[in-house]
Amino acid sequence: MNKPKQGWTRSSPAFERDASGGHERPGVARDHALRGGRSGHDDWPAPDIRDLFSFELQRLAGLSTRIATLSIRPKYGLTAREWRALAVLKYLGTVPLQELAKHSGLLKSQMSRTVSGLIDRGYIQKAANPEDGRSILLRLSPEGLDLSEQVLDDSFERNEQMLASLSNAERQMLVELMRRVIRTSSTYFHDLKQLATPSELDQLDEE
Amino acid sequence: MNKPKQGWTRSSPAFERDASGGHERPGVARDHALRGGRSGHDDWPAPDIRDLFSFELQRLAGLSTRIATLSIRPKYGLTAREWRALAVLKYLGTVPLQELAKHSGLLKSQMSRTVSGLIDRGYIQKAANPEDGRSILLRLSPEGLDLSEQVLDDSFERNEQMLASLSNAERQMLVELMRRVIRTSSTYFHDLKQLATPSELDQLDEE
DNA sequence: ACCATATAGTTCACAAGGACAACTAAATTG
DNA sequence: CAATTTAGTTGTCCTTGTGAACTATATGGT
Repeated sequence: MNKPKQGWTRSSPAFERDASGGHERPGVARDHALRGGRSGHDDWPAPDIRDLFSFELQRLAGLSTRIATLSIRPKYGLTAREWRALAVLKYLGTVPLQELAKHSGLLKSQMSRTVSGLIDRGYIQKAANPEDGRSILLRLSPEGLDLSEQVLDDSFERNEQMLASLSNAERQMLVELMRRVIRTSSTYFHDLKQLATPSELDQLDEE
Repeated sequence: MNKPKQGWTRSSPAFERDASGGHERPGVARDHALRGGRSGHDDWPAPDIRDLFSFELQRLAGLSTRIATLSIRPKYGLTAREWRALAVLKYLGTVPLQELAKHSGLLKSQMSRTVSGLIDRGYIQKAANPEDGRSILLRLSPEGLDLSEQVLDDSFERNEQMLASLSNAERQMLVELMRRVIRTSSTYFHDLKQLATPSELDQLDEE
């Protein structure tokens, strides 16, 4: 299947490389970025995916994940999720699973598995919640606390590298802007979700 | 396994909810964020994962993915990867697979699969490269072009919602900062990679 | 007290994402 | 022309993401 022989799949003549299939924008400097959202007077060439905030976001997030995996996995034997669970638990202290999940941006089902792996390895301790028999309470073990501190240090170092080209003011600006976008997006997400499935109220709260 | 009965797994007495396992920071306003990287004089409580750029980044990226999936999947029957491939191909015009992969931030193996699905559905056309018998040339079919334009419009709308709380200047600032971080991080990633596996030179170039 | 319903957590199943090695066929190099 | 690269395809494995079923414990209303 899909074996090219001569011409294009689905008719069309043989073709020279990059002779512009008609839809293309060669050397335009794209520094303008993000106008509100394709509003009125376009003297600009049609916006393409590179103008899209979410596209840049995904590329950056992918990079960040690869970097984190590369440094954490071999050194500590933790997946990204696991280390995040540890780090979140570190500041939450002692909480039920559901709350840990929310703060980490995971579904409780994901967190349940993640946590049970960490319990098996002795990084997290688990006890019945005296106030609610359905719930459990989680907290870091001394080993877990230790580990999470080490990994957190490493992570700050990684971030340092990633943000090396920004001034301090710019770093603050960046994170501040991201936090605001998170808040807005979170609301938007819940709205969408509500429309899509009027049932199943939010498991993911993103605070 | 992992059944809590009375006390904590691994000794320790029964425990009241959130009585602070010792490591915790209650109501501190965290607006300071991101100092360089745990530098000198800390009057601040120890930085935790919430101060980490990459943490916020992952939360935001996760949100963005969920939002995109929610809107694109049911409406167009495309996965995130597929639509990204279409959109990137839209501005690249006519290119070999490897190049499409680079610009999309995917491995060629991933792109190969993605593309072949899109060819089967008639959104992408494929032809032999007259200049190189190993390579293939890809471009959008008319249907693909059409589809990519629709999805792109939707995506701008989504972005609009996500960024609603930012001014235009702030949006520009955000994307600009992200681009710079991408560049820096990309370099950093390649360095790390080189150290880890001196072999297998970069498949992923991130431009 | 009793039933219906909601909630916490666990588990299962499946689709998608990511990484990587093996393989084919076509360049390229010496 | 043999040895080595390179483009693309495939197979495999593991992690994520998502939803749904299931158990056991609350909770609210009558």
